[in-house]
Amino acid sequence: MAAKPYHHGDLERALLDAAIDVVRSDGIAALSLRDLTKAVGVTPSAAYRHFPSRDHVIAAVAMLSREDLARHMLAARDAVPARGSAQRRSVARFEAIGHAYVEFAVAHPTVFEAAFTACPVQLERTEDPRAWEVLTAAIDEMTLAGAIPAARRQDAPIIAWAGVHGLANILTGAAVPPGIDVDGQIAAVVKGIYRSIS
Amino acid sequence: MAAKPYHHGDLERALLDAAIDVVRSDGIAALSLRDLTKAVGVTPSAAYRHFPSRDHVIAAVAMLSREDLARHMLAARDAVPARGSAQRRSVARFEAIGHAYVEFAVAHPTVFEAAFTACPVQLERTEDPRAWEVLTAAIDEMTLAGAIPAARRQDAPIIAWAGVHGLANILTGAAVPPGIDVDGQIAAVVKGIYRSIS
DNA sequence: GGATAATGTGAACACCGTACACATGCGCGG
DNA sequence: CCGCGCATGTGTACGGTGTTCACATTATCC
Repeated sequence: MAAKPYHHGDLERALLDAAIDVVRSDGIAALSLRDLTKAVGVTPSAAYRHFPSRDHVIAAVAMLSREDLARHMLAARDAVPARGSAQRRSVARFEAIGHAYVEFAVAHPTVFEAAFTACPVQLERTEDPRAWEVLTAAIDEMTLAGAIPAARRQDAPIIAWAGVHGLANILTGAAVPPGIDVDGQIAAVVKGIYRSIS
Repeated sequence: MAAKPYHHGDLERALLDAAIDVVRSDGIAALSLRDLTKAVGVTPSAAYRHFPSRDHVIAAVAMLSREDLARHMLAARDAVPARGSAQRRSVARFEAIGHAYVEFAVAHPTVFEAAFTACPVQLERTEDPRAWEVLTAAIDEMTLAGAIPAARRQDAPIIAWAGVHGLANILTGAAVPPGIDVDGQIAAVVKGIYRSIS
């Protein structure tokens, strides 16, 4: 069993896994370096061999969360059946992405919060999927398929991004309006987005 | 000068003022009870005579920040000139509200963040203006003036709210897309919102 | 195999939120 | 006018936090 080797093997990965668990169950605010290192079975100071500060591990789990969200969007997009005209299909794929974005936030509010937490530390970007690019790609697809006029193409990304991001924040936040029907709101906003860019 | 009276007079108000200053300059995360009480010239424990916990202070400044935002929206709405048809005027007032929402967030990002911070403590609502109601009132105004069809009235609030709230979050957050022209983005989103509900 | 870099330990510091017993002074009933 | 009660502020303490630094241990490479 090797009992307890002095060196952990892959402490960085283990700390990030533990951090993701904490975020999933208790939110990003509950993330404590001492808890993380204790969960992994290591001394608090050991974390500093892999992360310069707590903010850096927060930034790391934020990036992982964003990638998680982007993967959900891609999966939803690729799950729409390849039926109908290219135009209708491009719209269906776009709307699937929008639904996935908000549904991910509703299903995993703490992860979504962590994904867009404002952290003082900035990490260099990775090669992994990013929500923004998934969205713009879907809009390009619609433009090519003739589902939206070329004149709207420029403003479409920010309009779509703002709509789904705003709804996600509203539905996961404390300032949720008196409306209750979550799925209805999502459908209304996604439809509204398409109407405003088409 | 009365030197230092044992009793402060209005500690609660003084603490909240100090808290708002901290939020304005360093964000809600930097808010510390010890700093607040030190700034006011009082012992840390004194704060607990007025707030059950730090979270309650945060909830209070969050509410104040939301009221601040709502006041900006009202001011912008009431500043639009009373010219043109009632229909055009209702649209102008609506768009002014949208612009004010996002511009407030861009101008005071830390206050905006504080306004919608997810805090575990919930405060009972006050009589003060709330952004949601300002927005729905503007939409009702447009409906009555015939600026938007009655069929769209039901979904209009969530669509508008999601759009401006999302854009505000995007422009103030770390995950800002490569686009730079802030005013252009605001105009595009506000116009897009009106297009999608009209 | 021995130097050297990488990694984990232990103790310490400063700070934080919070609790509790105590000091102080305002305001109201006599 | 007095004095008592209650609201308010003080002092001290506890447990928890991020972070640092000297030191111990192990992996790696010449």
